[in-house]
Amino acid sequence: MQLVAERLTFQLLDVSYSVEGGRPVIEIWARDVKGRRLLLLDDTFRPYFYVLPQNGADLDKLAEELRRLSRPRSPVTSVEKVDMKYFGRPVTALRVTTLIPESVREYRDLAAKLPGVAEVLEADVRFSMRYLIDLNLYPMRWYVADAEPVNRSDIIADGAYRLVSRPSEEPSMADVDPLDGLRIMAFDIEAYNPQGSPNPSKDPVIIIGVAFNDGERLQLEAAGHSDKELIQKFVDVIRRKDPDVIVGYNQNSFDWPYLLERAKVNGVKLEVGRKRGAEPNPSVFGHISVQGRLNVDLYNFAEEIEEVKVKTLDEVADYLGVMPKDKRVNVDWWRIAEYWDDSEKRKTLLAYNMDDVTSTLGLAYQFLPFGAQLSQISGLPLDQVAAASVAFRLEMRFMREARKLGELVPNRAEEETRELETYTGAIVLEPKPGIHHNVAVLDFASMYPSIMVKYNVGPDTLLKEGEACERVNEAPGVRHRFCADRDAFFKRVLERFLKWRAEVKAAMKKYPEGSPQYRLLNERQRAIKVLANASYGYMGWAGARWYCRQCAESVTAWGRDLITRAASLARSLGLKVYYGDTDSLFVENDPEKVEKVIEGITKGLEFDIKIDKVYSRVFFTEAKKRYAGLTPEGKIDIVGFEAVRGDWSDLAKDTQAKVAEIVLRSDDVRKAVDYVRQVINDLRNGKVEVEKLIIWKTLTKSVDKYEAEAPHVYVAKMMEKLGFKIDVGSKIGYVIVKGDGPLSRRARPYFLVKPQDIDVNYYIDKQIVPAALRILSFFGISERELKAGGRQASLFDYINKK
DNA sequence: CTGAGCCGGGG
DNA sequence: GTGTACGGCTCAG
Repeated sequence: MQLVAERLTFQLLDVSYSVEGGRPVIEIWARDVKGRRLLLLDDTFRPYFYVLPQNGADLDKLAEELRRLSRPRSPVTSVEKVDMKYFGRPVTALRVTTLIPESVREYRDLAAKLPGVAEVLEADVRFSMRYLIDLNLYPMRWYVADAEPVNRSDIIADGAYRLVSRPSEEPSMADVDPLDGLRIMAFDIEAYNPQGSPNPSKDPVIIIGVAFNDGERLQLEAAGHSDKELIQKFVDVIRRKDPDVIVGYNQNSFDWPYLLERAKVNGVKLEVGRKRGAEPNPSVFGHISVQGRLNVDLYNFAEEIEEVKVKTLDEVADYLGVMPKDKRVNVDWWRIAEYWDDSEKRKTLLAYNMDDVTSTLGLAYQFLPFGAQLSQISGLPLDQVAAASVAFRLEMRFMREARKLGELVPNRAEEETRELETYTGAIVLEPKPGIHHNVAVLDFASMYPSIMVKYNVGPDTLLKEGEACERVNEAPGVRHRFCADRDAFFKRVLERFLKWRAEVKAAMKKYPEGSPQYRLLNERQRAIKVLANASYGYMGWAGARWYCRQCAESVTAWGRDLITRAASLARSLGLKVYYGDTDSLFVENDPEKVEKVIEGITKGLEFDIKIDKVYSRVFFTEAKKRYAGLTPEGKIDIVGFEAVRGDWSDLAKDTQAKVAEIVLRSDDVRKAVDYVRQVINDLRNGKVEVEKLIIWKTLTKSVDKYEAEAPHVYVAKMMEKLGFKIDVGSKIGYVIVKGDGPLSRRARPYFLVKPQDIDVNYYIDKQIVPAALRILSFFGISERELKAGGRQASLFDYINKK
C-alpha cells in the first residue's frame, strides 16, 4: 500500500514511549488544527549517555572497551568522540548509544567501573524527556511536521501517524492561548464512610460529580451501597466526552487510588485513558498518569499560595474568588455516610459535591493558564509540571539550555556526599511591635536573580582557593570569589529569562487589561519570573545537578548587604523603618521620601525596587515573619501565624483569627481580651462542642510501622481495638481528656468523648492561650489575664499557675 | 538542645 | 519508567 505523507499542524500535549519488536517508539499525544486527537509515533530515536574520560586516558582504547560491553538484547550501536564543555571547560567525551532505554542503567554501571572513566553523564534522563530536549520540543506549543498515517487499534483517538520529518515550531501559533479548544473535565468523588475514613476495600463510592468546560455538568450516584455501575458509567462519560485535561483536587492521593481499588473490588476496568486497557498508573511522588490525557492535580498549584495556610478546596476557592465560603454548601466529611442514608439530607450531600466540582473547575480556570505557560517554558508536560517542585521545573529548562550551549549536564550528587552544612540565609530586620498606620511595603524586584547576574555567580565561575582570574567578584563577609572573565551558565540563562520577560511585558502593553491576549502574556511573564526566582533556591537544593552551596551562601550575603544598605538609606532620609524581610522593607508611607529612597537604590546600588503594597494599618508582634495588615480596601492579611494550621483545633484557629481582626479593625485590645476570656469561659462551662476541639492528623503508614507514638497513632491503635479498620491515609480526629501521663496517652477518639471528660486546661493552655497570645502578648497581655476568665485575677489563679 | 519522624490535601 | 520535594512542627533522648 502506498503511504501518503500529510503535513500536520499539531499541539504537543504529552509524550511517552513503548518498546515494540525490540525497538523503542516515542509516542506523542497531540491534537491538530482540525481538532483531531492524534497519536504521533517516532521509532528513530535511540537512548544514549556520555562517558567522560579521565585526563590523559586513551580515548580509542576506552571506546573499544565500551563497545565490548555490548549485549545482544540491546547492543551498543555506536561510541563516538564528541567535543563538549563541562562546567564551562572544553572536554572530549564519548557518546554511547544503545537500543533499549531500560538497558542504559546497566551500561552506565558497567561503564563507570572501566579504568580511565572519570564520570558517566546524562544516563539518568528519562527517555521521553530526552526526546523532547534533543528535538527542542515543548509541551503545549504548536508544531508542524510531515507524517504518514498508520493503523493502531490499541488507542482511543482520531488517528495515528508516524512522523517522517522533524517537528518545527509553528510561529503563527506562538501567542495563541494553548488551552483554547482543549476539553477540560473536573471531577470529584464522595465515598461512603460510616466509620470515619472510608475504606476502599468495602466502602463504595456513592457520588461522582463531573463538570466540563463546555458547560455540561452531571452527577452519577451509586445504587444504594453498590458502586459497580457507577464506576462503569464514569468510564463511559470520559469515553463520550474524551477530555484532554482531567482536573481534580487531591485526586492523585485520594480519588484515583480509591477508584482504582473500587474498580478492582467490583471487577471493572477503569479504562479512562486513550490507550485501550490502560488504567491510571500511579508513578512516583504521588503523580498519577492517565495515558493520552493530562491528569492535573490542582492541589499542586494551591500548595504554592503562601497566603492561604489551610489549603482545603473551600478555603482556596474562597481566597481566589472562585466560590465564596458563605455561598456554598458544606458537609462535615465525617457525616457523609449519615447524609447519604437519609433521603432528605442526601440532597444536601449532592449539592455539596456539585459545589466541590464547580469549585474545582473554577480553580482550573485560575491555575491552568499559568500551568500551561510553565509547561511551554520548562518543557515538562502539564501534568508533570504541576507535580514537580520549582527546582525541578527550572532544572528541566537548564538541561535544555545546557544542550544548546554544548554543555554536559552534571549528575546529581550521591546522597551521602551532599554537603549537609547549612549557611546563613536572608536577613530579617527586627519588627517594631505595635500598630502602625499608613505603611508602604517596598520590594526589590527579583533580588536574588539580579544578584546572580550582576556578580556572575555559579559553580562554573566559583574560584577555588588560590585560583587566579582577572576580574573577580567577592561576596561580602563569606569571602567566596567568582570569576567574571567569562559569563556563568546561570547568568546566561537568567539574562535570557530577564530579557524574554521584558519583551513579554512590553508586548502586554499593546493589549487592554483583561483581554485574553493580555492575560496570556501576563501568565507567561509570571511563569518566567517564577522560574527565574527559583534559581537561588535551586543552587542550595542538595538534589540539584548544578548544586552549589557556596553560590547560594554568596547570594544571601549580597542580599543581606543590599537590604541593610537600603534600610540605612531610608533612615538617613528621615523615614521610619518598621520591618524588613529578605527583599522587602516596611516604611512610613511618606510619598516624597519614599520616592527618594527608590531613586537612591536604583541609581546608587543599581538594583530595582518598587512599592509593592500599602497598609492602612499593620501590626507586628516581637516575632519576625508574623504580621497582620489591613489594606485600604478593608482586606485583612494574616501572615505567618501558626494557628491557621490544619492541625490546630477549630477553637484555637477561630480565636486567633478573631483576635487579629478585632485588634486591627477597632484598635481595641480590651475587646480582644474580653473575647478570649469569653471563649475560655464557654470552654470551662462546657458550652463548646467537642467537635470544635478535635485535632486532626493523618496516618501516613500502617499503625505498626510507627516508631514514635504520637497522639494520633495511639488513638488509631485504640480505634483498631474497638473494631475500626484503620488504613494508611486515615485521618484520625482526637481530643485530649483529663488524666495523668504523657499527652499521647490522654488522646481519645473524639466520638467517644463526653464534654465533661475534656481536659479543659490542655485546650486553654496549649491551644487557645498560645494562639491568642501570639497577637496579644506584645500589648502586655499575660497568660494570667486571659485565663482570669471574666473575674479578677486572684491569688488562686497564681497558685494554680505554679 | 538536636535529630528523627511526620505532615500536608482528600472522604 | 535512563526515576522528582520541602518547610515546619512535635517528640524522644
